[in-house]
Amino acid sequence: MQNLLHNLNPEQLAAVTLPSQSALILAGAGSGKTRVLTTRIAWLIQTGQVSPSGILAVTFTNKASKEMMARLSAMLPINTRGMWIGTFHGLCNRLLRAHYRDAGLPQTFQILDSQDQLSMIKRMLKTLNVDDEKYPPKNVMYFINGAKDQGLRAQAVEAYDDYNRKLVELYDIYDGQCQREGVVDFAELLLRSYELLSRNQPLREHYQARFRHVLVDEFQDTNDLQYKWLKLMSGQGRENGAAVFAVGDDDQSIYAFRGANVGNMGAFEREFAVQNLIKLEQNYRSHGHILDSANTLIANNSKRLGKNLRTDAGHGEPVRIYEASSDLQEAQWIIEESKSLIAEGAARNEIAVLYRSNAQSRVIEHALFSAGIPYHVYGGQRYFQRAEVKHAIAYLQLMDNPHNDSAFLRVVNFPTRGIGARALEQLQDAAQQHRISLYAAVPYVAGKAGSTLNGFVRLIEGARFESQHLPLAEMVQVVLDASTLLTHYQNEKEGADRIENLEQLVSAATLFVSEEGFGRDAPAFLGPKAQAAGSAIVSGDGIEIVDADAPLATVMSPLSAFLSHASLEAGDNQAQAGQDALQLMTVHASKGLEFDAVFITGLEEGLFPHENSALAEGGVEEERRLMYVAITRARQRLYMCFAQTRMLHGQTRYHLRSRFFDELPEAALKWLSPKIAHHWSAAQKSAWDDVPEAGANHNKVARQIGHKDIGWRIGESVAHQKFGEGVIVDIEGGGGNARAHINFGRHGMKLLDLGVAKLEKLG
DNA sequence: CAGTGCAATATTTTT
DNA sequence: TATTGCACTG
Repeated sequence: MQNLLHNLNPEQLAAVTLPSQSALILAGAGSGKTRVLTTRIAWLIQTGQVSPSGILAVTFTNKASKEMMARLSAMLPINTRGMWIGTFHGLCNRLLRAHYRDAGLPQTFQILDSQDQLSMIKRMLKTLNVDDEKYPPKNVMYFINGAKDQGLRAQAVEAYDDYNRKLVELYDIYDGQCQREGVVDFAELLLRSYELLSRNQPLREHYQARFRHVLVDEFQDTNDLQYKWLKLMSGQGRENGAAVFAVGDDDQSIYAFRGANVGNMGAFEREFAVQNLIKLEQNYRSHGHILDSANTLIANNSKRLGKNLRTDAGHGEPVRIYEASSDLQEAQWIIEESKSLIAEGAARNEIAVLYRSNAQSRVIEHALFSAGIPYHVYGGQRYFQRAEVKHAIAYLQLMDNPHNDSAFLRVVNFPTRGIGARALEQLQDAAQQHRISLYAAVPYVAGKAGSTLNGFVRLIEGARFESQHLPLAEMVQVVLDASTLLTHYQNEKEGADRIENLEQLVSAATLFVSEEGFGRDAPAFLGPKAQAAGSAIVSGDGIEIVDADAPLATVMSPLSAFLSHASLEAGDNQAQAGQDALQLMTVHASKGLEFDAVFITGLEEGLFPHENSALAEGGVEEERRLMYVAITRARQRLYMCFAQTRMLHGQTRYHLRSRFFDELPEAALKWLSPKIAHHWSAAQKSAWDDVPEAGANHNKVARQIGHKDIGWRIGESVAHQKFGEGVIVDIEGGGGNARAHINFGRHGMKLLDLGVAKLEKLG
């Protein structure tokens, strides 16, 4: 135990050893948040305050829950079994599998990923003859997920106009269709288990009595439903409710766009009567100038719980800022700087290049490629999302639950087996008419179409029969063969990679079986019969309790478990550790990571902060938090850059430099290129002098795009009485009639007569 | 039923 | 600029 608490700073120690009451830990970037969380669990167990089965620890990502698990098993001699550690969705899946009956689901219910969900909505809109111009499938999906994320069923959604009433109706129909197919989307996992526990008193009381300590990571990212779920699980408001230990950072809340509600932190403080609010403000990551920049920037946000990071490290290097003439030149500069960092001995994978949106990576990638610098882009296609893997998974899904129409449609004619649009139309009509799944509707289709469809059914049944007693990996192999997927890709010229991916599915199954305890000595899957009692807890009359913490193998078949795994864990999208390559990613993707050197690129009005953020309530504040996250990724070196000209959607755009530059402390900065004139000070003039080549370059470019005869030039910064700062994007006409297209950022693009408009030169 | 071509479209994203 | 979905043709 001495060991456990060793090396914790006073705040961390206080947090770890808090009494069993609800607490809110405001954990700044780089303050040892994960360490506190895991040590808290270890300490609670080691001091005998709680048994492992009394712990519920929730995270958002699989990566975070795995890390927690790994750290815990390193800290504790006992095994981590019995503890509930996982993602919200993973835990809900487990709960619903164990209590599928009470939850009103088939035992083999399957999980739709967002792709499946969208295609299902498209299908639904088509069969209902809904105008998809007026109701774009994506919007319908956002509406449905938005409602579910607030814990609302269709009946509970208030609609004030016809448009929304229609959306509510579609939501209801969608839910009905999911129920018929035996599928649940991500939000449904949460909502269904929430409803299960709120309706079922014995179950609720069972879990409430069981979990004594509930710990939540990244609490600022919880949505309304997750918060309600936590309240229910912890028995909030009850006399002997669990102690909830919520760890989060309101300044790093960057997911409002997908329903996260930072307000949950304040609500938590009130509703859980938090008496212990602990701030972890000691930062172990970044040098002083970097931290000062982060602190000064975030102070511009109004709604904060309040927190200021400090460090014992010295000031370190200043934050270097570079103004490029174009996105190409920006990329070039990043390469030059990286080269000198590497020459100084920096590891390539300790250098990160961050951008606001994915589209920005292309130019940078191109430049890196030309320069021969290895790099890795985060966030590409993930394993289980690849088309060929999804196809194979669809066959497996049909074997486990043939009523999954999404899976059916994905592979009924892939590889092609002569089932075309006509046949499917007939089938869909039959299914619609009898209100059954496509699979079940096959016998209702007559003629040639009927017999080809029946051939497909026999294929699925055959594979199911052939593999029913085989271990999972062999089952996968049977599917690969029976589906003719392998032969299909063998005949395709670009098929080699796909075949490799398909073969990997067999090893993925093997690995899954051994890791998740479905191996040879796994407890027997209880099967439908043994679970006839549904949730056995309910009876409480001697029937053995089937709690959701029973080994996974007892509540679901290996196949069901593997399919859940494929949906819930889309697979790796991280760079391989140790790979010696520059790390390219969006700022969002960088959250939680840290690097010796970080480039924040494209710091321009309209890009970062993004133009769309101006519309959303609190949008700019979220962008500022995003910037805060970006800054706090850096340990020793931080670079920021922006470009005057940028190719965006095939058009050249002119942007002002980001307002965030005006929110940073001058003393921490070093401008490598001239700041726009009206902001110049003696300090920056000398900074300018440090880098004569950059300045020379700047002037050269200005001359190239110049329109010198009328005193104004394209790319020049100007100020207007009413519209504020802008950039001349184009000039038409000449002499006395010259008119200029000027981008005033927030005020949009204006066409002004240069002879009439009173413009002030800024550059 | 497959391949070709045109038009629309375009933050951030985990589960 | 790139992708992606849909309509049309062979």
